Amino acid sequence: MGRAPCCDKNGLKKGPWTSEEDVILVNYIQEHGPGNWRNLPKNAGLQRCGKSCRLRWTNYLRPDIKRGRFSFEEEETIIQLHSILGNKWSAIAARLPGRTDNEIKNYWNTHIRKRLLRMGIDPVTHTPRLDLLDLSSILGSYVSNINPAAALLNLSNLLGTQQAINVNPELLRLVTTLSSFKQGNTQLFSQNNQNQLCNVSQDLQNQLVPSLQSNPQFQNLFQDDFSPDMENLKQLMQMINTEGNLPNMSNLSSPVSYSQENIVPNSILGTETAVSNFPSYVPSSTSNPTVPELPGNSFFQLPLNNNNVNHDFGFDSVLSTPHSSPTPLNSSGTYNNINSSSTEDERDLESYCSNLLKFEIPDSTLDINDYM
DNA sequence: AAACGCCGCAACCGCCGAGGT
DNA sequence: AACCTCGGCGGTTGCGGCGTT
Repeated sequence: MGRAPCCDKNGLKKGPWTSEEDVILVNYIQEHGPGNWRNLPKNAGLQRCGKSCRLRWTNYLRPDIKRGRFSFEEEETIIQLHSILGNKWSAIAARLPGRTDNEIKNYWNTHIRKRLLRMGIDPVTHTPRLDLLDLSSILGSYVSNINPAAALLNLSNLLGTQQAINVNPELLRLVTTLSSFKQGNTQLFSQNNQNQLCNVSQDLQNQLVPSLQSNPQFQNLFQDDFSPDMENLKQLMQMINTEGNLPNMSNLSSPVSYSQENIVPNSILGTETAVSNFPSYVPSSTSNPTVPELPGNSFFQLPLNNNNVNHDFGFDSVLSTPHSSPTPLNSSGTYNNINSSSTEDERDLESYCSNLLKFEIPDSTLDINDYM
């Protein structure tokens, strides 16, 4: 069924509101209260449609709207909530007193999103971006067994990004496990996470090959002489698990022959460059590394009976403890001057993201039901 | 000083679900 | 059940301000 427009567009004013219109609208709402938006403009004497009045009121004229630059705490909250809720701006706004969904949406699109992108983080999935990886280097170093920790980290980043939209808990578990290699703490890895890696599910395996094959850089390798078929992948996971190290590809049951000059560009024989693309998504605590003890198989999955909500949120976003902000609340800035210091903003955000893999669950912010 | 391009944000648009008749 | 209104939501647009050349 078609729906009639909310108002007759003819003769009604559009575009920016004048101060006179604002006064009329505010005065009317102060006297009669908000609501009945359809009749409001007629009763108030405004040449606007009700929807326009409502938007003007809720997004701009409402007295409880907070103005000024978003504080760092607010940014943290937005990022955390977005990692859980996705683009549910109204739900996010409900957690930020004085901020409107429109304002948060704008701020996300114009500031946070861009900064995350610059940092190599996918703002949708909150995971490192696959397209920033030198995928040849990942596989090349993997095949040539150069710096397996780096190769594994890259592989984990690859997987985490590729499958982030429909996150498989086991996949995330694997990624988390693999990420611990970054710290070079293979002992911890093998002790704490063996079982996790043992549990690589069929789902993961079903995802792994398409993940690799879906990338053009890998497609060549698949087509030529590198064939990480399912059986090899299973064995690979088992070897990683039992040896706590990256196995040589030749140990796989279906020996892989490859020509290294075809697979490994000279430029990537050292993989640290690729690894360094992700400064913020590796555990930052090196003296006492915190390898996550992930909860069960649920992996913080939300109840499935909540529709239209992206339940699959990355470990890297919500399981952190936001550190105290070095940036004081800045409410003195004018509304149109919220981008006063991008470098400071980026420091804040990078600092925040550097904590994302600490896996310290905040006491107050992870009651998922509160977000629903 | 003028032209140009970029960016941020207010506002609009189309759609949806809830609720009333 | 069908139709309609209303409020709300997320995506998108376009304008004005600002910086750069």
